[in-house]
Amino acid sequence: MSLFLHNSLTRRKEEFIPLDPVRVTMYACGPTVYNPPHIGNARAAVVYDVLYRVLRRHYPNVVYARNITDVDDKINLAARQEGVSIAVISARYTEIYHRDVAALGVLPPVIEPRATEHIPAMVRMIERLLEAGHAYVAEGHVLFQVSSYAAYGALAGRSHDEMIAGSRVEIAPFKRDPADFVLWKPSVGDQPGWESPWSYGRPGWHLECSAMSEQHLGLTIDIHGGGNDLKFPHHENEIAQSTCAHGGQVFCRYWVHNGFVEIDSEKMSKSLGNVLLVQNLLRRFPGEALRLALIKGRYREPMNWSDDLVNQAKSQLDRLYGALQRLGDVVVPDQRAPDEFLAAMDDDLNTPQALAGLMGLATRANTATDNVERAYCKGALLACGKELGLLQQPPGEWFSATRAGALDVALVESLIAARNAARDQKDWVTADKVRAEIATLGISIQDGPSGTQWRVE
RNA sequence: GGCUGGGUGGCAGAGUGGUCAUGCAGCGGCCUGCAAAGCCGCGGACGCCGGUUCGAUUCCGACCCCAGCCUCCA
Repeated sequence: MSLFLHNSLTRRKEEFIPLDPVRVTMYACGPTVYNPPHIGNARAAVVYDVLYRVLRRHYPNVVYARNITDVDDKINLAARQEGVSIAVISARYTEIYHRDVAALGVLPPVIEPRATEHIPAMVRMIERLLEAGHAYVAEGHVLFQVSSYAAYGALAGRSHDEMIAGSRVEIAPFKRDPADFVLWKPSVGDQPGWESPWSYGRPGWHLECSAMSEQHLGLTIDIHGGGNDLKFPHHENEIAQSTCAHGGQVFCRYWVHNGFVEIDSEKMSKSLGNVLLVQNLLRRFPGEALRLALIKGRYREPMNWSDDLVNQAKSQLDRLYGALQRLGDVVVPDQRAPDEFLAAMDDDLNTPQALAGLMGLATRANTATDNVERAYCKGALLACGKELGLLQQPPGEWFSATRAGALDVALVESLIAARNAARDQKDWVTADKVRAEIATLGISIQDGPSGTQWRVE
């Protein structure tokens, strides 16, 4: 079974054939660490996490790099406002990012390069671009000369003139062409900076990713991912820089872009005041429900975020974990997910279709009577869940997890015991009274052949 | 204005030239002391207008609408 991915560069779905099947390389644009991640940042992290999991199924060695941008003017601003160094700001928000994204079941990448640790590599790359005539120095800046790279605009699908026509870029006087972009810029005052042949300064944003991916993944990488908004100018500029610094060698073979999370059909942004931080959502919903909500649709489409969406995801997980709970008594060895499920995942990460298969397995499990069938269903559910980054906790933990945190499990269980004692006496009045009391704790219960199960509502 | 990508039932969201997506919600039944969960079943959809076709939600064209990018941005 082959993997197919939609390549933004060709705007077509293509079979994925890695350059080197024993070392598959993927780079995804990570966070700029100046504030806590919002659900849109989380979507990107989850999407490339799912892709990483799929790749690992196909290939033994997947080198997945997700960077931390820790030198940036927004970080500088935050540092100045608090009167601390940029290292303090970036360390704080890197930690929060790791924590939030882990709560959504995102695996750590193989490599997590930080921009500040790659300044020499960036300087060397700029030197190569200057030598090759693709860049020029002006007033302490180094700029990439867009006119020196004929294929510029291929990813964005626009010509040089079209870019200038619609441009709202402030045209700096030292630019030879309005489309030229900064590789290095001088730092003044308390701005962080590094010595370079051109000025005491700092790298341009686009350059960071080019240099880090080159250093860790090589000249040509298989897959580069990022949010749809990064297509232009960020990724377009990366292509220009890397290709020109590599003497024309292809920079990236498959470009993957995820759609945006929207609120009320509008982009999330600070100016609209509708930014949903992951840490705030985690206070109200389980991380796993957030993850499922993020992969209920296809990764390329924009998604409209709402409480209802997450609640639907949570109900769906209740159903899946309910099925697993009923299979608690069967033991299964590790097994493969069903072919149908894998085929959907391999079809450009068709998670909705894969999820349909997963739900079908739950129904099959709930109707299964013999233990061979039940064991198959359990193994298949867990295998599918693993590929999606779901269903990896014991069902009991899922059902007893509380958003607020504190839950007196002993109290719940003593009440259930009291109710069952009353039921044994056929004292329905007392039994119902106890059940009402349990309900006030936010707990619902289900009587079954194997006893009484309970869950947090 | 230019460039991407979309418009599917109450909601979310796949897919297909003619037969079931799937989940959530709703309705009916089974089960249950009663519930809940589970099971069985039901209803309802393909933006608008043309065209191709025996037949189009699916292919083609026009139109309308939505989102993103063109500026920092996942």
